[in-house]
Amino acid sequence: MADQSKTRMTNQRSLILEELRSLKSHPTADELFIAVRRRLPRISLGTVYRNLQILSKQGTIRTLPDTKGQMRFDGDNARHYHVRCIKCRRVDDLPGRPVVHFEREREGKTNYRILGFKIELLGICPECNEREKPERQGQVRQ
Amino acid sequence: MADQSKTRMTNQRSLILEELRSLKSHPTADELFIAVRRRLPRISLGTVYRNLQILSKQGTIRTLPDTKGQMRFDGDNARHYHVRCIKCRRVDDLPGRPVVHFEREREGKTNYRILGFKIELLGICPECNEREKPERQGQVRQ
DNA sequence: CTGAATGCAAAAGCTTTGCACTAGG
DNA sequence: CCTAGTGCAAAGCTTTTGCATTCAG
Repeated sequence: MADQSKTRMTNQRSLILEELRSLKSHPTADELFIAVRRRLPRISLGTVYRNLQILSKQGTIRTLPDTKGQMRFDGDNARHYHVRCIKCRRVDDLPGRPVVHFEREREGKTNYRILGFKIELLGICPECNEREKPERQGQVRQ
Repeated sequence: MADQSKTRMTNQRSLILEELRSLKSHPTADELFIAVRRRLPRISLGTVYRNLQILSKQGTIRTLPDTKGQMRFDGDNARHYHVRCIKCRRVDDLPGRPVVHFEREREGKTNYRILGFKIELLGICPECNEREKPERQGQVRQ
């Protein structure tokens, strides 16, 4: 990992990284673009995409798929878990680490070569929860 | 759930559903379109998308985000878990159910209203594994 | 200096949508 | 019948890419 070979730390790249790390919502490329543009008005969306791709290939940042197809980005490449809002789709970090006991024998039943797992909580963020108090409280599945 | 009001079971819809249920790879809309077109050559991609949306709104099928933004669909709406191939991105069902012990107190540390969780294994499917035997065996994170 | 990175704009996916026509119930 | 659903094509989003120019190392 960390393939820094022939990579240049441009002003754009460092601002993108800085902004991504400061945002806690795991922004989409466009949200990040808007944020960075406040400080560097001439930056282009293409540059944001190119940098996000490079940084993620390097292992400096992480990507996570949005529920609706769009990509989201995470400036923290340390192992941690997420809570996802099923209403506004924002993603937050889960403080601490959930203890997961996997039934290891399960893996044997798959003919995949298992490399790891992914887990995240689903819920409604404080803002959305406030916005719609009287709602049915169904369990989310999957 | 199951909002069948004013919904018609057209030939297209039932073929889409049938094909989706028979495919084990959790296909994208386009893969499904190609499959259904073999039986109904005049069907359009738009119809596939519209039906997938309706069926998923009804709760008849499920959607899952692809690692690269695209959507995938699952004809089985019973609770079950998935293994995802990090190479070809196909998704398979995990036989049985993994036992997950969540550290419940964790949820208290989030200000989200927690409704559930999502877990899936990551790995390399038999086909891809065969295709590239001599590779580094890194642990996948997140 | 040199080529990696940028801005711009055009193009390429994937998905949605408007419209006139078809067909399910 | 009546209107949900269809095929087709156009439009909408998100993301990628070609190209001349800029700038980091």
